[in-house]
Amino acid sequence: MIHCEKHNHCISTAIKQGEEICNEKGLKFTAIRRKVLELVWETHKPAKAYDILEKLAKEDGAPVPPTVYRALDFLLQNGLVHRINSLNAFVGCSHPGLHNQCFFMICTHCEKVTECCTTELGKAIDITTKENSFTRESVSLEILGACQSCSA
Amino acid sequence: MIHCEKHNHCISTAIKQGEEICNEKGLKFTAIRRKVLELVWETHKPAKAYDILEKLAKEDGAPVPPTVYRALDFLLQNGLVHRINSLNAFVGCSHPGLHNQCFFMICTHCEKVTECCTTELGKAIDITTKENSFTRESVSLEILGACQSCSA
DNA sequence: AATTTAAATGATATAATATAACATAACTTT
DNA sequence: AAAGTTATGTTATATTATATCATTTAAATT
Repeated sequence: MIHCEKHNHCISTAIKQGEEICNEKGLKFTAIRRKVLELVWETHKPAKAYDILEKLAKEDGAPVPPTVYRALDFLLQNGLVHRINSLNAFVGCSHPGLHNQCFFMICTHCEKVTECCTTELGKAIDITTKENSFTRESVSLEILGACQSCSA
Repeated sequence: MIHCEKHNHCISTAIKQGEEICNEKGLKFTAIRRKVLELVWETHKPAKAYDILEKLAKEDGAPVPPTVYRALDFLLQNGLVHRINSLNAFVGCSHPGLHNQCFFMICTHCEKVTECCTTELGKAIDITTKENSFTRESVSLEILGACQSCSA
């Protein structure tokens, strides 16, 4: 399962949120940034930077890596996409602006990534860091396995 | 804080554990594998593959990347080291063979990595995956922040 | 012990991922 | 319009990792 039922809706929502967030913060949602966000959202699979680059090339002349990485950095910075460290890839954020502790379940069969943000898990992480007198700055939690469709 | 009080003890313990685990499993703890494990354990900082390669070069002629990556893969496979995905780096496992759900607190100031394996956190992860009908295969949890020494 | 097999290493090349550095353009503020 | 800032263009290169095939070493089998 790579696409959800009405995937166009996912994309248009993501773009709308991009616009809103940039407006709020007085940032520029430039054509490149918009296009890269669209490409990241093309599926619910993590998108590789160089795959985005290729897709971009089919439309926009001859883009180069920094173009894509800059756009991705901007989107990361502003919570519009997440980086999946275990895959060196990027996924759209399902609810940008709402929180900063997001966790990921990554299906190793269909590659779909599901974002989750259970407070329980967040609390457990807080407790553990406190017990170790560790000051948390950011968290990367990636659970690899089989999603419901793929384990059935 | 990069070294613990008696760091030679850490190293020798790690090597001893390497020997034991290989013996148990009928695997070969070859000279290269031993050396790479020693180099990973040189500090409690995550070690980069190419840094290991350089150190290896100072002792062993002219090693090449596959040599290091093969040894690291072997050590990963057998639970002797962990890969820190957010840093593309490797740390020794503090208690190999004892469990498979390890979490990491990574100090962004001194780079020390602390392994933790609180059952609470493991349980919270299990609950979350169950709620999502997700079958867990592996977990990567990396908490970035400041350790006690560095946040004081 | 010699033969066969499997595992590990050597060696070369290249793939995949990411950033540095400097030039130019576009947009903002004054 | 001038100055300053932000974004993009452009070239080069750094960093991380693997594919492939040859050779060696060790283990198992005869």
